[in-house]
Amino acid sequence: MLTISQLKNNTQEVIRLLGIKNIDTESKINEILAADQSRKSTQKDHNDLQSDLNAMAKEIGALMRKKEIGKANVLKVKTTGLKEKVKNLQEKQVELEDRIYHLLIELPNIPHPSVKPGINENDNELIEQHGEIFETHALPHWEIATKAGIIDFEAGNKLTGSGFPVYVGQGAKIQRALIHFFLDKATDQGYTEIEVPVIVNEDSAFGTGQLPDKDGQMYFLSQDKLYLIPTAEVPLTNLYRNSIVAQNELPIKLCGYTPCFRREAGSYGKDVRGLNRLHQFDKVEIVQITKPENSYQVLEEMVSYIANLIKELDLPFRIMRLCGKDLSFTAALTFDFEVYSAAQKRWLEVSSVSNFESFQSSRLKLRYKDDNNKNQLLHTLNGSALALPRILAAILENNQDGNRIKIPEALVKYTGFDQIEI
RNA sequence: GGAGAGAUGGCAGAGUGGUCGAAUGCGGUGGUCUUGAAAACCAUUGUACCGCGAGGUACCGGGGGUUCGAAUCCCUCUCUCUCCGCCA
Repeated sequence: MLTISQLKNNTQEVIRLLGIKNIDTESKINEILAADQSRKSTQKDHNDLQSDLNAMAKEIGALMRKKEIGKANVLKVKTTGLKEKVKNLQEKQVELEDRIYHLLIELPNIPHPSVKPGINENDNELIEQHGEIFETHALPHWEIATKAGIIDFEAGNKLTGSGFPVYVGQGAKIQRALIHFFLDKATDQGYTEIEVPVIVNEDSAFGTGQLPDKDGQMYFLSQDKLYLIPTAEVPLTNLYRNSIVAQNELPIKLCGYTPCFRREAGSYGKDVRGLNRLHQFDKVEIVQITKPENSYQVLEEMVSYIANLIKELDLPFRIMRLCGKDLSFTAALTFDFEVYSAAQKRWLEVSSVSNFESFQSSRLKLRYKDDNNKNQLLHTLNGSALALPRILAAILENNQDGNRIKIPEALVKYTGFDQIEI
């Protein structure tokens, strides 16, 4: 969440930048600042009175020890009225803090200055494009995969419902190969591989900003009040919830493979055909925690890391900078990676890399000690590296060659085969 | 699922109504000593908010209560551990 000092120091600029996300926050921010003023004065009154009360309690204690019960009793009577006042002030203070907090967590992150306004995803800005896009009579991946017998969509329907495919034989192996390949690459790049729970508690879901914003998008286990993770970002980043890390531990670089679970309520049509949009899918995620002054350089690094990953798989792709409207609640700047899917003739998002600046760390209370030994919020970043289903879809659609599908060379040592016969 | 025990500072671990933001040990930081290091010794070492500052307030798992005063007593919730049962 944003901090009061962010709002106070730059009120007009913050309002303007949030406008780029296409929301008007002026009245809300003014309300927060006014409530904070009143909180401060309430707190001062409250603290002063409490201080008086504490002093009297001490005095009573001293009198009791000297057995001057009479004097003590006189003082006791005097505290009664004060106690009432303190209680009222305390209640008022808590009420104000509560109100400020609830207003604050409803504000999305401030977009980076490079973010353009835009109305929808068509306004996302093309940054780079790689690889060749060619005309082809390739079959869409759901047809070719079914024909080759490597994905059984029907079986998934039977077991669970739509959006839960079953991978068979070479299909299952290619999944495992991709996970292995992505983890090896990330490890080579200095990310520490972590295996985490795929079910998290409410605090964790709140820490990275999924709650309260995306409540309905997560699977919820009501018996235990736990959430299935929509991305490894949640457990990986929450490892550092409520901590103060030493400077020499920075930057923190983590990666992890997890299945991801998303309800995808409201999705329909061609968007959800085949592997395009699933309720359960596999993903390797990379996470970095950095000092504020380094985070944008780190974002660049992560972008080029992911670009190289897709290049190694020989897939045509492009990098988009999200416009304000398309930017998530929590992100300050996001680059999406989209691979071209030859048969569907469309771009499929396979990765999203974001800098959250201090938006997550303020919720997470994730800090470090700066050179002056003061605690400062860190910056958090993460990116998919990569999400499997659409990568597989693109491989199946782009690499069709007669009655076989060619496995990208970099993957062969992981799959153990270099083609899938149809 | 049944029975019991517990939750205190980075860690370990005292503390059962006032002098406790909290002993002690370990760890961390700074220093003395040393050619350097170790050891030893000395000092320092939690977080958040309010205040220009002096300083103040809160926090001993969370919430509520009793009391002039709560880490300490009461209620409640959560979590952890041990034993039994079940089990990859």
